Parts: sequence; C-alpha cells; structure tokens
Amino acid sequence: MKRTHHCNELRPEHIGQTVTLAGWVHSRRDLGGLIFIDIRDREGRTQTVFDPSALPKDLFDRAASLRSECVIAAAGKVRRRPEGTNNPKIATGEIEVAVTELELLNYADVLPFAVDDPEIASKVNEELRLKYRYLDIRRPEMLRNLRLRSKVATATRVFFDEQGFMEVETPILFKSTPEGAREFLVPNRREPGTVYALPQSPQQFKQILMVAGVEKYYQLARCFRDEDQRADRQLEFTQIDLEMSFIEREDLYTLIEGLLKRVWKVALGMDIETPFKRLSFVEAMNRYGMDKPDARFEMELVDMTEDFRNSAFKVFSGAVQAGGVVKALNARGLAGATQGQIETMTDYAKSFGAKGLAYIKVEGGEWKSPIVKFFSETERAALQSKLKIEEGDLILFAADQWLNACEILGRIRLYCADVLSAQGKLNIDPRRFDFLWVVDFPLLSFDKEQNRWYSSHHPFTAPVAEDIPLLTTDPKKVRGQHYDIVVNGWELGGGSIRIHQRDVQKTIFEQILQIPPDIAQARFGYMLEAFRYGAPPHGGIALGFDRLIAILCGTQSIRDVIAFPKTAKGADLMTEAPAPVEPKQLRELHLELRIPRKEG
RNA sequence: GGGGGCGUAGCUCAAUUGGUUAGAGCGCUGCCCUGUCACGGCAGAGGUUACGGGUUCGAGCCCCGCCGCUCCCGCCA
Repeated sequence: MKRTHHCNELRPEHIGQTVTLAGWVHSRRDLGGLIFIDIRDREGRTQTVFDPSALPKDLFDRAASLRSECVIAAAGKVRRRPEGTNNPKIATGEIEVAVTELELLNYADVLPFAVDDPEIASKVNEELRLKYRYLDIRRPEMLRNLRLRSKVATATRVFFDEQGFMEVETPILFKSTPEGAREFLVPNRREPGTVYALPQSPQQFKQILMVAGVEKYYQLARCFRDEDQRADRQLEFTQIDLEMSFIEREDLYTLIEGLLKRVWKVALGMDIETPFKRLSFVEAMNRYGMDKPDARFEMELVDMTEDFRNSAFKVFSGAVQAGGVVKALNARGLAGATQGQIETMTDYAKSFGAKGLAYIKVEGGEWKSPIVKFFSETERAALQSKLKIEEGDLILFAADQWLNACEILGRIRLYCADVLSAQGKLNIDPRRFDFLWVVDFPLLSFDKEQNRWYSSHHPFTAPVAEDIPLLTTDPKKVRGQHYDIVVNGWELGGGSIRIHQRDVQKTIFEQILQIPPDIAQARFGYMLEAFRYGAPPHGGIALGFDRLIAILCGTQSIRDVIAFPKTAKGADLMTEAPAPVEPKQLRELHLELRIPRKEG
C-alpha cells in the first residue's frame, strides 16, 4: 500500500476518491461500535473512520488494537463528514476517510512522553526530550522549527548565488591557533604528538580564498568552540560565513541588510525596514550599557557626570575626580521593587566590582533613598530634568570608570525590563525586530592580568585607516573596522574589514599582541606569506545561523532549532557521546590517559 | 572554575511545622459505548521520593556528599 496523498491534502473536492494515507496514529477514539483514528504525517492530520457494518470483523479488530504512534497505512473513500461534525481546528476537518483497508506498518510501544498534545509536550523535561529526540522532533512545533531552518538555509544559498557568491567548503581538520576560543583537538595517528584542531571559524581559510581570487565566498560553516555553553551557545554551531574582496564596510552592511530582508520575507512573510540604524560602540555603551543593545524599549542611560563633579556626595564626586563617570537609569514604574529585586540588582553591580548600588524610589511624592540627603538643590533639579522623574519611578546609579559604569547599568536595564514585563508594565510586540549595526569598536582591549593588549575582535581586523598612526603611540584610541549586527539584544553576527598588508599584520602580531616572531611564524606564517603574493583588500562577516533561526522561531534556546543539540555539559543524551574508547584506539593514537581521581 | 533553580508514578504536578498507608490529572491495562476529534463511563495496576550518607522516636521535607538537567557570571580571538 503506497500513499496517494499526505495527511494535510484532502479537501471537499476529493470527496468520492479512493485514497491511501500513511503515517502515525495521532489519536484513536474508540466509541465501541465506531472507531476514529487521526493519521498524522509531517504535513498534518486526517480523520479516518472504521465502521463495523462496512468492514470485516478482523479489520475492525485490528483498528481497535492500534495505539498511539503506531505506523499505519489506510485506504478508503473520501467522504464529507456528517452535518455538524466538521472539525474547524484542522485543515482537513471537512472530510474523513472511510477505511476499507488497513496495514500495520509498525507497532509502537507506549511512549515515554506524549507527543500528540502540544500543551503537555512543550512542558516535558528537556532531559527526556533530548534522550528521545526522535519523539520530540515528531511534535509539529519542532518539525516546524527544522523546516523553517531548512527554508532559511535554502533562501540564504539562493540569495548569495544571485549576488554572485561561490559556496566553498573549508576543512574541518585544521590546525590549532590558540589565540581564540578553546579548541577541540584531534590526535594524529600518523605522527605521534601532533594534532589537528577543529576550526572555531573558517576565518583564515576565507581570507586565503580572497588571496586566491575567489572574490565572493560564502558557506554555511560548522564551527567548534570548546567553551562553556549557554542557551544561545553550543559546542558546535553553524555560521553563515562570507568574505568579499574590493569592498568597504558600507558594501557589507547593504549586503547583509539585503540577506536579512530576504530571510524575514521567506520565513515570516515580513517586510523589514532597511537600512538598519548604526550605532558607534561608544554610543551603544552610553545609551544602553551594552554592545548588543535591545532597542525595543527605551529606558536609556543618562550621563550625570558634570552634575556631580563637585557633589557633597563623595561616592559620586570621588568617582568623577578619579576620572570616572556618574550614570543614571530611570526604571519607570519600578518604585515598588522588592527588597529581593534591589538586592539582585546590587549583586549585579557588585559583580562588576562596584561597592553597592545607589537608588531612589519615587513614592508618595517623595524621593526615598539613603543618599538623597547628600544632594544639593541643583543636583536634585538636574536629576529631575534629565531623568524626567515622575511618581512611581525607580532611579538607579552607577559611579565608576566609564566602561564599568555603563556595563553595570546596562545589565540592570535588562533586569528591570524583565521585571516590568513580568508585571505587565512593559509590553514588547513579539513580532517586533529592532536591527542595528554597532560599529567603531576599539581595535584593542587591555588585559590587566596579563598586562598586554589583545584584539577586541580578532587579530586580522583592520584599523580605521586614519587611526593607524596611533597603533604604536596610543593603542586604545585605535578604532577597528569591525561591525556587529544586533537584533533585539542578540548578537546575530560580526565581522570586519581585514588587514591585507603583510607589514601591518606583522606589526599587529608582533608589536601590539606581543606574539614572539617565531610563534607568529609557526601559527600564521602561511597567511603572512600569502599576503606577499598579491592580497586584495577584503572583508567579511559571519552570522550565527542557529541564533538567527531561534529568533525567527521565537524561542530563547538554540537547542530548539538544532536537531541533535548537546546539554550544558556537552553530552548528547541520546547517543551518550562523549564516551570512553577501547585501549587499542588510544594506542593507535599514541595516547595514554591520566584521569584525575575525585577528591575524597 | 563560581553562583542560582530543579529532580516525587510513564508524563505534568501536589503532599501544612519533620508525623497515619506519598495523592491528583493525563497516560497505561480490562470491561462498556455507532459521530468522536482533549470522546465518554466503570474498574484496576503503577513509587528505591535521582543516588549515597547523616540528624531524628520519625525524613519526600533538615544537614553533608554525589549525579543529572537548566539559567547566569567567568570564558566565547
């Protein structure tokens, strides 16, 4: 019995036809003298009817013995449902199939959890869902996510093909470049003591492809980073990776805006507005306290540095005297914050090294705060006018070095938004997408512990041309030609115009990053050499494909858009990877294990 | 590496201050039921309270340890 239609296909116009459906028993309603079975496949479901007056007894009995998730094929005539028994909840609800033939393709044991009821299934413990991932994926919600992922992947390929890009695959077995994220290593059987590394991104290869004259490269690239995981980070993940020659930053913005416009149209049928806003890193920090701002709501940071420069309140004036700033945030409507909530926010501040968190609750026409008594009339007036303080507001302060003060309030801003959302005081339209570019990042950041500069993005990022002279004189002022694409507070991707001159790249490696020349040569020698033979100016970007799909699917966790994701500890609960291997396998790899004993 | 949350029947959850035989809904098993679609009705089975210790007359509940899942910080060039 081969199916003639899928389970979301039959409509009144098929009435009278003899059809065959195949799929899973979604639900069975046995009325004793009459059995209804909904057959489900990936497209939908269709009601079939078993009527004993029209069927041999054994066929009817076989239908009665089926249980949920058995795989069956059923043939019969499509007919209109009796008056008043249509089911408007499903697309096939006007018809049913009066079964005359039934084949049990495979019996199903009782399932560890129900997949037919979205209400229940969506609440099932994720551990169980991961262990029985094949059942989890049967749920229409999960199938929808995977289907959307597939559609977006295809749309991406079509888009880049139209734009003249070539899809090029790059090696998974690469070599270790320990500057970036921790890498997965693959021991080499052929030469004891040597290893491959899995790529944390195809960065070097795609730049080499530019030297190779490919000009426009893209790839849906699998990347590997052996770092601790989050809801939006997995050990292995997929990037939409691309690189172009002979371009400037603006060319890339336009290209990616075009891609995202296409993707949103294909995936959600939405027209998003381009071009996106541009925000410098400094402005993003000043206004939102984050380099990946969620701009769907206001609650912006306000600078109060000058107003408190000479304040009698030493916590503020002292911070300013020490070269820092005073920043404030008005969390509208949060004056009723509980002690616990204030404490949570204080903990955030402390985790950034602050001593505490100053705040004012505006309640009953009064400013309730332990610090207000130190403020002068002028200072109060400045707060009043700059923060537009009203009854019910909660004002929060950070006084510290600029970056730290911004980051403290940036974190607290998000927390306040969560609290206000939970209270129904802040409503964000789930169909709202605030895209923006964050640009002009500092090229370098300083690592106090190791007392050296490191690349904010990666060491191949080109400095803004006019800032190149500052590289050796005032490194912190050098802006990189780096850009991040951000949507709703998620970092969707980032990239840069790259260094294509050998001498500039060498300066960065050796003088700025203090990588000893022999090590730079061992790690990046092939790149430096490639740059000697005619490297075009080039740049690119990589978008987190899993995050992109998660945003489109409206889920917080990328595990919901990955068929077989890993747990926070890096385990695959279905296959039970990672797992020990045979001693023979280790011997072949010239490996010996030294497994640390547990304490106690 | 650090901090928070969770773990009770197949699933989702409950169990008063530490106190009788650990309950409910769904699912499962059996019987009944010819227009259901969350079918309905009756009956029944199902528990090492993740695991290991401890405190106590008595522990699902308190303490210590451990395992797993999850969220966050660090980390993620």
